[in-house]
Amino acid sequence: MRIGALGQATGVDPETIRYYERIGLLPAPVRRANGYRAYGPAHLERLAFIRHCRALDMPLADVQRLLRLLDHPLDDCQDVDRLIDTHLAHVQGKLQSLQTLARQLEQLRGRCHGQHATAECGILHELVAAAQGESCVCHVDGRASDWAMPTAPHPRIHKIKRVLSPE
Amino acid sequence: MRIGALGQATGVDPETIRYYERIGLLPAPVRRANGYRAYGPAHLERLAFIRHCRALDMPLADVQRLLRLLDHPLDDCQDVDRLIDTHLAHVQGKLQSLQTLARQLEQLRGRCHGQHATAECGILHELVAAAQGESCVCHVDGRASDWAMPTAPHPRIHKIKRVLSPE
DNA sequence: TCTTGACCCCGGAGTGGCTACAGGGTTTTT
DNA sequence: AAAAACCCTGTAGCCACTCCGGGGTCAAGA
Ligand SMILES: [Zn+2]
Ligand SMILES: [Zn+2]
Ligand SMILES: [Zn+2]
Ligand SMILES: [Zn+2]
Repeated sequence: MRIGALGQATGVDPETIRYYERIGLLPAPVRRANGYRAYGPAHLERLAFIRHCRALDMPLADVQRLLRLLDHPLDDCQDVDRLIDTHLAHVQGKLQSLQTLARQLEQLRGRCHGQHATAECGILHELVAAAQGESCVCHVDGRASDWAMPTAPHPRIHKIKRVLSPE
Repeated sequence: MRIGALGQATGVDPETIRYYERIGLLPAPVRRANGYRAYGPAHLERLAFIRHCRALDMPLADVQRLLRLLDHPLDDCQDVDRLIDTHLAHVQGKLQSLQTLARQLEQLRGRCHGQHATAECGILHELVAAAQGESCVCHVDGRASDWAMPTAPHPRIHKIKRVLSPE
């Protein structure tokens, strides 16, 4: 099985497959004489697993941990449960804030119907007013609230070339 | 007003403020004799606007477009409306897929209670089975469906150094 | 006066999870 | 035989920041 066929079978772009190999998520397959990668059924299964986890929006580091746990069948599964719990909590948190967001945007959208000049547009007016007012969550000063900006940054880890450790 | 005070007033990190200036989102302020940036109330207002838009999860390119529209008060506001519509649709789409996701994860979580070896863990079993089966959305072949991976990539635009154009 | 600390400057590299491309080689189809 | 489709490596780009190194500036305290 060459990389294109594996990609077809799993719905994963070949470039992405090579990327997974580069970061150590998918084991490097044997090569044919011409240098082409040759995959077997084990790779297919593993890649399908990865894709399914990604479809559940798990970060690749979590997927890596699950794969490792799969490879050690005698370990306790507590780590699996915790990982899923954490991820689920994360998803639910995002869901909450997205719901708030959608409500705010719908309300904002209602501020303008039809055509005016931008100087009279209710949407722009509301945006400017809200940005100035105190009522908006984005203005509570300090870190006391549990509200976070939708696009939260990632904590930084340093000097990793191979993104995921090899074993 | 120096950069630190502006950051305090708006809740934006000074590094982020410099970043906004670098990409042309916030106009460069005058400098004092020592090279420090000196901001006025106009900057404060603009930055608060930016932050409020970001709190609504708008991409910076959209914020830039809104700022431009604010600066041209005689233009028609149709662009504003379309921009908000598009963004709202985007948010609602993400909300939908997150809801599906949360349901799937909750169901998955229910597969394991208490401790077993990973070889017997219902969660891992389900993940492997789902990845192999045909029932899962992540396996529909081709692009015919309206389902998309949660972390969808952005289309690519080329050779932009200054991320947002200057005017 | 000296030192400590809080600010400020700049440029460059790193984050995740890919995607795109350049510039070559190989295989398959027409 | 030529064209199309596939494969290889390596690098750079996307977003919206964040962090760091290596320096400069300016106040208050010992
Ligand atoms: Zn699946
Ligand atoms: Zn309007
Ligand atoms: Zn706000
Ligand atoms: Zn379990």
